Amino acid sequence: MQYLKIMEAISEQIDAGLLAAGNKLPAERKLADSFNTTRVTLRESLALLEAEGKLYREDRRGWFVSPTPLSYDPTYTTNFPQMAKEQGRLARTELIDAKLMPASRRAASLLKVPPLSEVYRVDRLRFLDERPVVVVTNFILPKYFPNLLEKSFTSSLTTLYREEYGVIYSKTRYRVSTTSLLGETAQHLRATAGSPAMLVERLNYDQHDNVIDCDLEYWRHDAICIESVAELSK
Amino acid sequence: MQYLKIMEAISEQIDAGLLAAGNKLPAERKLADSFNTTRVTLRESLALLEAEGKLYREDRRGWFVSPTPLSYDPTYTTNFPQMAKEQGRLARTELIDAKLMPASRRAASLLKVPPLSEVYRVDRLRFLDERPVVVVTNFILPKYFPNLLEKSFTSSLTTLYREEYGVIYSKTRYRVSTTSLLGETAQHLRATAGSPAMLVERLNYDQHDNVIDCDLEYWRHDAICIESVAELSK
DNA sequence: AAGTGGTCTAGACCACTTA
DNA sequence: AAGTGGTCTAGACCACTTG
Repeated sequence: MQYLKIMEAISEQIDAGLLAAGNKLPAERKLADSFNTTRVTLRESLALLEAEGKLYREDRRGWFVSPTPLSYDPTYTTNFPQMAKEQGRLARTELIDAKLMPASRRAASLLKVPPLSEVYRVDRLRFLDERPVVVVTNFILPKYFPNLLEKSFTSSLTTLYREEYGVIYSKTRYRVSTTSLLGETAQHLRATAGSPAMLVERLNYDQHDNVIDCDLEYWRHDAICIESVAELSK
Repeated sequence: MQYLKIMEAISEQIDAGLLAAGNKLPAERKLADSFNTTRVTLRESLALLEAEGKLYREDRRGWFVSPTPLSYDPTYTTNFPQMAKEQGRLARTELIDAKLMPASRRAASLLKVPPLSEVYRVDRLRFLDERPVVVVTNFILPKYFPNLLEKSFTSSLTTLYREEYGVIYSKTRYRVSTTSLLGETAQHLRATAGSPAMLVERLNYDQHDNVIDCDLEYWRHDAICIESVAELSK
């Protein structure tokens, strides 16, 4: 089990600080040579470290050492940049697309509206210290947010909801699972198709307990850990 | 990108119900033949489906179609068998080991006790419909649970805490991240070293807000999704 | 232009599971 | 005993990134 030994060797170098967060690893061919093995086997080790969240890959660019993950509390409403700031990180959001369109099957079922109902769909890409880490897609019920597309998306959606429509997030139902990145989502995150990822789905309620929107968040899985405190019911 | 096409082909067969949950896939060599490719490429497709949680692997036994994941709410105290039952699944727990020992570094830091303090360590393996899905390790502060090892571990720990010591779980701090299975943990789960996994770490408090124990749960990542509702603070 | 990562081939041997 | 999965080798070509 050569690939386990190689994995441990690289792992130790990371833990020892010889390979710092954000650093690029040497070329695969060079690494393979220095471990006296082939690229195939080396890549097995690297994939393992990717699964563990110690390394990440940028498509065609190489392998990098993962920074400390962002601690993400789904029960917090604080917007993304603020959450990052509290943890000493720099965050930035880019608008990919915002439009009115028929709800996808998944979105319709979450929002409990008939399939193909019109909803707003807002796609955004979020960066942590200039690394793209999550693609967020919101499906928003137009009923509560007339003329949403005319608004500016420079501030957070939470802020927009509150200041323009008096809607306040008050409850969220979330779901976390693991998946893999495909197609455009992968491209936005500079990931190779099939990279492991974390999917956070949220269904959000306003202060009157109405469902107002839902969102799908595809995270580079090494970039976050979900962390929260819960009072136990019963 | 042959491996993506193969992945989609298999994926469709699963969605169409041609490959039912729990079914074993044909041998890798046969699959490779039928897709006119090599085992290496085929295995790339299979690994992708594993990352997505549609397939899982049992070490040296082959590839299987994943059943529906268990919905796991960390804010619930209900014990594991009951949680499973509510979702129409059959659960079972096996005791691997229970002993008094010096706290590991990770456990000591979570429990906020000096390194190498004596704590109880209880390792258990949990099955869902006779498939091993999670290895749970509890680190328990002896202070609140004198003579714990003399008790029977046939019922749940929650029940034991309540009935024998009057200790009631009232708050939990949890953390979810992705990782990979190694060593004994992998073996218990019948997994190949390096299989993707989900790690749930919990720090538990009693009714007086004392930390009483912590636990590390290594899940077959296709076997659960974390699902919860949260009232938003502020 | 050179080098790199992404993808793929066509084998091989071994230890283990299964019939 | 046969077949299977786990692991590994030694190449190859292409498209893309980088200097």
